[in-house]
Amino acid sequence: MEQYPSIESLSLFLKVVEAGSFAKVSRQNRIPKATLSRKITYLEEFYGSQLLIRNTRHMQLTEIGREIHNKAHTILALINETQDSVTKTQEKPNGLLRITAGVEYGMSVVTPIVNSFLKKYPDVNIELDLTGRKVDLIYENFDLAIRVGPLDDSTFSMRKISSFRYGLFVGKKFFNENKPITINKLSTLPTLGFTRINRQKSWTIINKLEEKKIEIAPRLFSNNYWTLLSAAKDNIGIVYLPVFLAKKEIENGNIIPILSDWHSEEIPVSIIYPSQKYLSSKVRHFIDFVISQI
Amino acid sequence: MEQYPSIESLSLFLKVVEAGSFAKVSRQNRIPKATLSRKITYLEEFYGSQLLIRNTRHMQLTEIGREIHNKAHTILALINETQDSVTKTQEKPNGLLRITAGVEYGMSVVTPIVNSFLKKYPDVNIELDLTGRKVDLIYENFDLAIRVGPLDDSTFSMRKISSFRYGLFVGKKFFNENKPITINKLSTLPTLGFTRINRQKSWTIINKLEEKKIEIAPRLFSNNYWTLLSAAKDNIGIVYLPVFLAKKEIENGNIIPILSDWHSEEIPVSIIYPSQKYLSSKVRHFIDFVISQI
DNA sequence: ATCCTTGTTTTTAATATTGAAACAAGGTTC
DNA sequence: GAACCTTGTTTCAATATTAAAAACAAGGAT
Repeated sequence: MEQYPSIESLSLFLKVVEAGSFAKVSRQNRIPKATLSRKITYLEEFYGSQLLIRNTRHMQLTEIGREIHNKAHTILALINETQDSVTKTQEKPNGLLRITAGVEYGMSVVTPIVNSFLKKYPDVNIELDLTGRKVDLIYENFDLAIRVGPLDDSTFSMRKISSFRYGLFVGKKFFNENKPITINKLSTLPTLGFTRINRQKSWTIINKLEEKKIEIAPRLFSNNYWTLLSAAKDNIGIVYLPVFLAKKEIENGNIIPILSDWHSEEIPVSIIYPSQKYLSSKVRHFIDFVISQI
Repeated sequence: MEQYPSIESLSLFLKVVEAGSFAKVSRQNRIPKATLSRKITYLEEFYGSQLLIRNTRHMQLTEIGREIHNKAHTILALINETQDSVTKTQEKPNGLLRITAGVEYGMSVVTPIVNSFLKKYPDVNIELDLTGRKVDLIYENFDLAIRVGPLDDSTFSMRKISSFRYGLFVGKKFFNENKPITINKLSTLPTLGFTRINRQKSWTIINKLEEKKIEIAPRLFSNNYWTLLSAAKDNIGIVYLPVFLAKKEIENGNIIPILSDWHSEEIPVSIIYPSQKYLSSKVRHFIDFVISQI
């Protein structure tokens, strides 16, 4: 026994009921009446119940038939909606895509993706706005935002695209002069601190088993991570920052990760975009592109 | 190219997305992973667009995939609803079915149907209330009402089951003594008049082409159609009443239809029942039974 | 009684679907 | 970094489903 009725048979049932005749539907849609008859019979067998009381001259819905007719209507409408939105999406993306993101994540991660996207879709242009402040998507007319950290408002559609952690890093010389660096030794070594609103007084780090709060008294405070990274590179102290920021310098060998078992919580990265019934092709393609790249 | 996606493939897509893995769904549902893979691929081909970015280890929905996942969820829920309501209906009808109807239609038409229904469904008992007054279905706890004439309120589900007309009738002797009876001669002959709220002063009758208002001065007024029918049978005058009331007497030969081109407007007959998500089996079967009998 | 139109059933050929097994590809382990 | 494990895809032969044409049946109308 089949588990589901076929949508085709539901659609034909709808047509027959609306036309009030098999022959009429047969003629109008170039479907052999034999096929129609069989399909409706299958549907009745599937439901184990007559849907249409019919003879050569008249037809009447049964109560069940009536309900299924109603439901079929809604189901078909939904099916068509999916098709519509797919069609809409398949339009070639074009136009200006306005994106906003945080400075750090934007520079390190978004920029290279944007470049690839521009190459892949020659008809889309991008305006990328990297800023620390919180942006009003609608008011400032952005198509989408890439945001780091947990999200609050929910009048928008949002989609997690990635996540990252903070890690501990030092310069090459620092690494050699202080090794081995252990978790207990950490608070005795010089550090570099970030200033968001207040100055960082401690780092909360975790490993697989436990959480530790490390008190710090930084040699340098800055509200700019690259400044801190630069200081670390110059062997001034230990820095604690998002891994993606240090990636390039690690590859160069200028910066060395330490205590790599220890890190921050996972920090989610999401794309946010105004929710609309039909999302524009450029936005959709950008989201898919980001997901496929990450 | 197929016109619709199969519901089965939508369902499998749902399962795969929710499980986050083909293999998991394959194991849990005893579906060969080959089948799963093919079905999802078909779905993607159907929509002409990738739904699931996947490799051996990870999977991610595309934006389209995400939308289709949402819609598929709703569609499947609807499909299940149809199945539920069919199942519910297929329960063997039983219990007390309370019906109210007008006196004339009730006695002439409903009664024989009720009898057949009782024979067909031995586990259903019926309470039939025939009354001229307008009944409050909910308050008086009726399962359904059979009403004649156009309907006003719409807090109920209603369904047209039939229609009838008024016709002109006379007794045998009257027929022979006055023939031929023509439309123009009509107002000169003795008549019988119905009293609903006011006394009938005229009959409005139509044929295929025109409408005529016949002024009448009845020999007898009554608010009971059987009284009038009886008087007609006794050759006192012409009566104008619903055809179904005269049916038996016509078959006996006691009453003869005259001017059969002329009749009233079509008067609809409907079943009315409180709208519920799941209509009880006894009500459903009764409605279907009435429809099949009429 | 005959004819016309409608819905159903049968038949046969074409088409689609199925699961097993071989295959390919990421990731992990030692 | 080589061997292994798990996962998703493809291939292939057997099986099942589907479709249209034609014969059939049945209700109304002439």
